[in-house]
Amino acid sequence: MSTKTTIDRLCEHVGQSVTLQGWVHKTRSSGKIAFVIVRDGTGLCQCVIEKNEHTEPFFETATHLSQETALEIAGTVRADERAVGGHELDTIGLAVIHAAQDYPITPKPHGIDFLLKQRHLWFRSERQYRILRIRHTLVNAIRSFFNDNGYILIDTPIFSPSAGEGTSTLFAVDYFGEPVYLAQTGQLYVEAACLAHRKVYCFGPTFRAEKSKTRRHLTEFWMVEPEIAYAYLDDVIGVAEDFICSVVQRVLSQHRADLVELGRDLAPLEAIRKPFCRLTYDEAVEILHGPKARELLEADLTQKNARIAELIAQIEQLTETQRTAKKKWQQEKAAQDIQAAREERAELEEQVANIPHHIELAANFQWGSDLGGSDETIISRLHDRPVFVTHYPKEVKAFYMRIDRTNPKRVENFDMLAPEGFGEVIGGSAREEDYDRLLERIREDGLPQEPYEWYLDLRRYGSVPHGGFGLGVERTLAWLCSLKHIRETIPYPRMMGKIYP
RNA sequence: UCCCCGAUAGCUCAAUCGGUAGAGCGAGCGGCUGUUAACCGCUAGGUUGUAGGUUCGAGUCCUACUCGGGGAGCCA
Repeated sequence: MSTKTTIDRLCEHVGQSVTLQGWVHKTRSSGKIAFVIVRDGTGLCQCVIEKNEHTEPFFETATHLSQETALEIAGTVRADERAVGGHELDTIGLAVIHAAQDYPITPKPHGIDFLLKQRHLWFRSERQYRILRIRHTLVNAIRSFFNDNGYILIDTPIFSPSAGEGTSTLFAVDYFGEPVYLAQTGQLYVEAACLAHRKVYCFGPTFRAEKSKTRRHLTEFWMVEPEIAYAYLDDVIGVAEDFICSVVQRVLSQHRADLVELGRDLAPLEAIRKPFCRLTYDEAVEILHGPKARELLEADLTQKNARIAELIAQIEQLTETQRTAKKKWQQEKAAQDIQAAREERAELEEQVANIPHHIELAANFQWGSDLGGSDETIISRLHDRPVFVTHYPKEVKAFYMRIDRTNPKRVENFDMLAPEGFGEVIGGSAREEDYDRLLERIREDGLPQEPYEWYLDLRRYGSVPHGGFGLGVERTLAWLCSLKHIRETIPYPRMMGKIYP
């Protein structure tokens, strides 16, 4: 029996015979030679089986291995540039552990609805494998940043007796006959803890019952929320800045190849460094009303329309090619190209249809309302680094945010917009530390005082300026990997109307 | 909750003016000495989302519903 090893360690065994335990990822055969690409959870390895080196039945078995069949395969390790990963196995023998039949996810494209129903199998696909490994690194980087900088982990409850910021967006649960809610933030709890430990953070799932069906929303997602005592708005923003730089560096240093394989342009990530851009809400509104926002979207419109025209011409030409091509494979190639062009065109047309609406939303933006998704996209695309937007009108923000003492219509909050149009990934603020002001805000929002007595206690006993923020893990990962949709960033996405598997 | 788009083979998609539902992938069989979504030939595979309507005739037109995608609002 040869040494058992894993694909990531093949370089240590060149010239030796080893055994891999894995699954059949793909196969190809050509009469006298067969290639079995084996996946073992650490990488991919091409196993070569030459007919004249084996018995007829063995070769027969090897050429009929079906996708995702579990197997042990033994062979001699050889370095070869033609193989994925740089090493291949000159196969000596193999044992089928479980023969898989009719694996649903084929090497051809699939629709998102189908893939989400196959999420439990989709993990095995190369792209999903990479994304979830980057997620692992991101989560680790987040934990390391706080652990290495003196923050204490405080786990906050998932059952909440009261609504954090209003009841409309929460999931109600029956708790021994009492209605309680799934937590939409751990913030209030972590505020209490920062007065004990100075610097704390919580990291867990949060739940929002918003009926949003967009590429940026999940009903269950992971959020990390640091909270710091004796901190003002600028201190908290500074932490957010260091934090983002730290996790971006970590992901970049450990996953260059993965990011490139995912089609991520590394340059914008490499450009992430302090200081980030800072805008007040008023300045952001000015940008939206100004010529730059309009010019950006109009340029977008022209560019996209030009591309659509290009695609239409291309489709026509391809249709002609398809009709006149003599070889069958040429016709099929043309058919595939047509399909790809049609898809791109459909997506662009949808975007183009939305642009006038986005122009209008920006131009008619009312001072006092919250920035919309398209507005955030505009602001973030007009800057090449993350942007902090600060000092929103208090009416659109939560009761616990600190009133700006120099301008009481504003609160000392900030949102961080990721670059390249990815939009909000962080929301944070200084917290109102003054008892009377806080109570007034609770009353203004029409909230009952009784459930917040414990929270008010924090302002009765040794209240200090403090603040923190929340970062959405999935949105951050979508930005880092440059993914169109957030649903690929979490193992089991929970969305409106989707809860399988 | 509102607006736009869609639903055809296990999967991804075609089907011109309303006129006999077709490809590729996957599956099965055969061929090919190094393939990278390999390639080539053959075989099997269909209640066109559901319920009505218009018509000599509906995948195609109309109405309602169901499910999905994108966007708005809301948000991380």
